[in-house]
Amino acid sequence: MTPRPAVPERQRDADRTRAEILEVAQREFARRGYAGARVDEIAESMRTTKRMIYYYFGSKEQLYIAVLEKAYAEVREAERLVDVEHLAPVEAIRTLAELTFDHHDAHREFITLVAIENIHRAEHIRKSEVLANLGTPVLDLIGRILAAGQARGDFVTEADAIDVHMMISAFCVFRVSNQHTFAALFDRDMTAPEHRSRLRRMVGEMTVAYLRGASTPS
Amino acid sequence: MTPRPAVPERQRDADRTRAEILEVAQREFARRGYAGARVDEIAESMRTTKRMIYYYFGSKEQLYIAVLEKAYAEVREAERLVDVEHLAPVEAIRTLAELTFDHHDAHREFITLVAIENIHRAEHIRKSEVLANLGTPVLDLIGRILAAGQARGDFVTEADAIDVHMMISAFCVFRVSNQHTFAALFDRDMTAPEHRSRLRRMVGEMTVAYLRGASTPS
DNA sequence: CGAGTAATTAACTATCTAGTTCGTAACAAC
DNA sequence: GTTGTTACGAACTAGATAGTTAATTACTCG
Repeated sequence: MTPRPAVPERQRDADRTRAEILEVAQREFARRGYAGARVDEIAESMRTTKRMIYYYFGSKEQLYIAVLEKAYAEVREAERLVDVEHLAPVEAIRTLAELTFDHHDAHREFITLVAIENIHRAEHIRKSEVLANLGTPVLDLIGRILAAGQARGDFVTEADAIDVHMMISAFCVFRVSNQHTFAALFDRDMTAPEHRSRLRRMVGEMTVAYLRGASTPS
Repeated sequence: MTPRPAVPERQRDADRTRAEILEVAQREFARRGYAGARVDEIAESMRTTKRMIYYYFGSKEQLYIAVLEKAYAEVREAERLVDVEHLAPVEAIRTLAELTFDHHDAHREFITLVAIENIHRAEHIRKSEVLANLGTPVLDLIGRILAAGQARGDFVTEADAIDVHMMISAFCVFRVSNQHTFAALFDRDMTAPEHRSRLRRMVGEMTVAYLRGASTPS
């Protein structure tokens, strides 16, 4: 039935075990928060023992930091692939906003990890050398789009790249990170399929409208 | 030196003790998260014992729910005082956005509590009857502003009140709730005084610009 | 094939933590 | 004062939890 592969499945496989721990740990941390996550629980949700977690990561905290590092690395990789340089400024910034929306929509667990990290005042991120130097290239991109748009006269509002990034992120992150309390208070699940495309268009419109400016009356 | 007051300070004062527990608990929960907060720690940070926490609140979870209820009640009270009805639609919505900004700026601990509650998928809010029926009147207000603005032709974009509220909240909440990771990545503290007034103007501009619309090119 | 190393397991421990027990002291009503 | 009730405190407990110890098994390489 199951033919033995040429290279037999190894019974002991450091890489695989390490990767599996990270995967399960990410889910557990995102589900319960840092303090709420249980090392025993992580171990039981897979085919290894708690000892392995300490063997590979040393402590609960170091495991958590490793989870953060991996999650941020994936996001960074996705950001690297964004290409809107060939578009006109208005469409470039709109597309960037919509791609950010898609990206956050597809990585909800990551958003939760970030929220957890904020509750702990980013103390773990600060402990990680990998993450501390994560100067995101998205700022350069936005900076170039803004400069081009202002040069062409498409953008009237004088905006700062970090501010614009914040505006877009706020919308996309909030929709995911605050979905539960928002639903409890307003009876609307912002992450439900029926709201998705409308909100996606909205973040693009919002950004473009803000940059076009001309919203200030005499 | 210290004259005895006509009504002497009571050595035992249920209301005062209860209130103090709630106060200290809010700080502790906001600081460490639900699971991270320690009942012993809460007790030690004040002039009463752990026994009283269980005497008045029954369990850690019920204490946490009571903290949430009090925090939401305060916010609701503040919202009740907002009066922008006498303003023209454009200025009304701008002012509402800026007041929301001020409000979130002044209640950062509340924002953290909401973030914590979202990590736990709002399970505690759902357990509270007080909070479940917190249909916020802010939606009515926004609805009236939008209708008036559209009737006068000031607002071109056809927007939904919940969506607009979400847009404003996203900006104001994100600035506070994600301040630490944002600062770690972009080296900018969004909550620092030097960014405050600029961002405050920004949320107003953004909202007005979006509603004015006319941002879609031919 | 034999020795050394990397990966893995099961059982253990010290500590921490939510929740309790039981007794007592202040207050109010009469 | 006496009595009943509300508010309070110190010490305790049962279970959970991060982290360890030490033995064992698979794999590698000469």
